[in-house]
Amino acid sequence: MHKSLPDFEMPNEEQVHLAAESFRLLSDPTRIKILWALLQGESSVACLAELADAAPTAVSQHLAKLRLAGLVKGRREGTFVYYSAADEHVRRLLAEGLFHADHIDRGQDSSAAVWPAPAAS
Amino acid sequence: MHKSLPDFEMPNEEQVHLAAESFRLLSDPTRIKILWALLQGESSVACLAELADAAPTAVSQHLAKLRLAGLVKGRREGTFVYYSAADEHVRRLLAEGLFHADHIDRGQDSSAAVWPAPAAS
DNA sequence: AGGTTATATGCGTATATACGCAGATATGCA
DNA sequence: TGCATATCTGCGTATATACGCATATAACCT
Repeated sequence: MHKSLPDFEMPNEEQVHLAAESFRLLSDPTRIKILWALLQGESSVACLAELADAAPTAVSQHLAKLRLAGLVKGRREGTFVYYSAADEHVRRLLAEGLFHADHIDRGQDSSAAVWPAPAAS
Repeated sequence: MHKSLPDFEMPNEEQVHLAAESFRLLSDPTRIKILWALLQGESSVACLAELADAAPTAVSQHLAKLRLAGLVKGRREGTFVYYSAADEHVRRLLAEGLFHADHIDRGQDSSAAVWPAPAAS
């Protein structure tokens, strides 16, 4: 046994799973558009569907998941339900992700840079 | 047609998809642990497997995906490959997500707060 | 009551993913 | 060469997800 386990602490299992769940909810294009729109202010399902270019039914299901995860909250007014982002964490996470998308560096062939060119034996 | 389309701009389709892809890669507990470990410094596959409590094979596959997405890079040294996080964006995204996990507010029954108690007709 | 709009939910299907296992590929050493 | 270690890749399977459709529910109006 030669492994020297480092001294830094890994995050809790629960913490990891919660983070994974949040990231998973942010991993769908339609939900990203919905959340982005919600960060500009509250909006109804139909309006969000229009903005995200998706069917109202699909948007409703996405909102249900986001609601269960605590990322958005809804306020009923008549037949309409106006949704809004739950907190600032959502804004930062989403902004960070979209900003990151503008700066991704897949350059220098990161997929194969590790290994030497395969010998054309 | 009564909808008044807002004046703010939605992000590009490509931007949204890239962000979704990044978030998707962060949505797995094993990958989160791997990346967290990598943020502390470069490490080999076997060591990462130990830290993430996963099989080396699985860790290798995860690293391949992270590499293709440009989130990590690898440096070969003998039979070992030492991986490290690609940039600071990864660190911020991950830290934001894990920090968010500690502050999630599913309180006030967010799953049903919108609707009045179902009428016990 | 009936009808309309807005939203929510249940179900089936096609696709995506994680994991385990086997085998392939690199590197080092005798 | 042969062997061991470290890592990678292909395949099968079980599970998860997004979407479309139909239907249910809620609120408003006549």
